Amino acid sequence: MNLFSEIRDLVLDALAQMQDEGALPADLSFDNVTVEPPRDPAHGDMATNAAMVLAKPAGRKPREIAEALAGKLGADARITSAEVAGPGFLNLRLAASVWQGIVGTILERGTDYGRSEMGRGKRVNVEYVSTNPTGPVHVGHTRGAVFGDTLASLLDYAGYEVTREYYINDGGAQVDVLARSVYLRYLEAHGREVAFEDGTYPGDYLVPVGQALKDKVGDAYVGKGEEVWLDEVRALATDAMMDLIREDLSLLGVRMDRFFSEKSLYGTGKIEAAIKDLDDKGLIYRGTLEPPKGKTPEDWEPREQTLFRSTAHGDDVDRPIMKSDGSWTYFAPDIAYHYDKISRGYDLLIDVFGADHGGYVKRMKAAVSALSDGNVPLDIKLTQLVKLWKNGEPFKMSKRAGTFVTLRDVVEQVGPDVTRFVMLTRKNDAPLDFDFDKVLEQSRENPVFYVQYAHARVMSVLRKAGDGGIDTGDATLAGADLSVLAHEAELALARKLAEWPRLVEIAARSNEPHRVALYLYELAGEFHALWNRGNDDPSLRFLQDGDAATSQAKIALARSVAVVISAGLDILGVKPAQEMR
RNA sequence: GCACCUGUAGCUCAGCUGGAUAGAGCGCUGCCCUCCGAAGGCAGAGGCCAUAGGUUCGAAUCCUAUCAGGUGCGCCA
Repeated sequence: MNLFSEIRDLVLDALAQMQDEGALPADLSFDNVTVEPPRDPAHGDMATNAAMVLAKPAGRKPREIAEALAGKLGADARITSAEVAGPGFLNLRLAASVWQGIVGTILERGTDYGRSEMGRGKRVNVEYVSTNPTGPVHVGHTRGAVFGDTLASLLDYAGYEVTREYYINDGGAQVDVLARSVYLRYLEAHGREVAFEDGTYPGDYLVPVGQALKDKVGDAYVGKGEEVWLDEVRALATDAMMDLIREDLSLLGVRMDRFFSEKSLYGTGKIEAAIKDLDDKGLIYRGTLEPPKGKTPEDWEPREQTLFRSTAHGDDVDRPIMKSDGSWTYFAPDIAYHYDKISRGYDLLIDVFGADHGGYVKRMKAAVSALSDGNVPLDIKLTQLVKLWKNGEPFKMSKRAGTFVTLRDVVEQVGPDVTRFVMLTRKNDAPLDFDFDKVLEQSRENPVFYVQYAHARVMSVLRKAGDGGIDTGDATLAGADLSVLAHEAELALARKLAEWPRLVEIAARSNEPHRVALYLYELAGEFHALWNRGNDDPSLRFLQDGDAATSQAKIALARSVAVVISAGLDILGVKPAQEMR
């Protein structure tokens, strides 16, 4: 359904014909031949670089090849002109009926119009959020949550079979700290004075957990050492925190397919099995690391450790997997976790980390490369910081000052739709400004509003048409005589709609969901532009008084814009607006 | 010191994984609503794509070096 790949196939057929006729060598590779929209619309609807790419290997001049190719393509009914331009571009113009046909296709296929077969038969695992289960989801994790969730939806739309996964870090020291914090709240529930020291978590959200513990065990643990209660309190506390986190995520519309517990890797032989796999490959050894140059820690002492030879798979230094007391470092269960993911048969793994974990990327890729013998690619996407603004100034967060901003705080103020969309208006690895005032503003400056407004306008047109007795069912609209959509402004909008399936594939290939948000903004821009033309030129309005047939064709165009916006917003996890208030 | 990310208009950022004369929003300048689709619209000015080399038909995009900012760097996850 991707018009661009259809035309590319047409170009490749023509090239193959030229091979048969001896005009091109038989052993030519066409991999680099592209068909894409030219930056300048004056150059036509599509341009192919075929002649330039093939000139050298074919030993012919680019313009010669282009001329011959133009002759062949001109025979196709869809192509109205094929002109050689510049250094050897072949600029193609497509018949208006092709663009009008796009509208019909959209109305027939609905929001599936942009679905791709690109990922057919491929399974991908997207791991995201994965915050420590020690408290509510912090605003800093919101971007990763939205990014990961949207990426998963995008890949699904592109035909992949997607698993959304959350890795619960419930195996390390921080859940012990959590347990001790809950214990303090438990003592408090029994009327004791407590002090939150040693880095314990003072947040109010643990008060009910302490109370719950009291309700469950009474005063059984009061005055007892932690060897008595730690295990139980830890389990109770992490369960409570995961409930809290799930709740927070659901506020944003984020739902996981699977939660994977780090703890489940301990005492089950899973870590040992993963390390053994590396050991069998000769990648585990005892050794001593060099201190980092230029920044030797004060207390540096050479120490012999069990190391993973990650340098054999692209890392800069080998990494320790075991502490000197014989327990695992945090890296070991991470290796085992990814070993587990690989063994579940995924064709592609994606991890979404915060940018502060950037130093972790190479070793994780090295581990996956080693464990899968280079067969399972791991793509790690880092999400940069979000800077919050309020009343025109940076909004400082501080636990001490009590301005600890959570995901919930943000969502309750601006809503899930705005939160999600805004988080995706920037590339994942670029910092993002989140301005509480601007994201709610109703102006062109605010992309959320701008896109929603476009959709609402279409809905408004449909309502008005319905009031006027015009049938606006998609099936009826698809059957309208679309050839009346002949004005350049209308065709421009149809061309933009034709880009949608291609955009989906590009975004999915590069794992960049923000492209969807940007595309929707552009599409909305084209739509509003056409709408505005209707101010000066009544013949461009969607509703034509007394002419139901023409109205239906124009409504069909508007409706197909709404369909594509809906499809795009659905990927972003945003509900389209029916009307603006 | 090393690694990764970033550097594009006055500001905030896109730039379709190498294409033609590098785009958008805001801001700036000038026009456009007694009424019909102005929670705006049209037009214009504004760029050595951090710098210097290299690869090639062709580079903001790829490679190398340099500069600037951010992040990270052995028993914290």
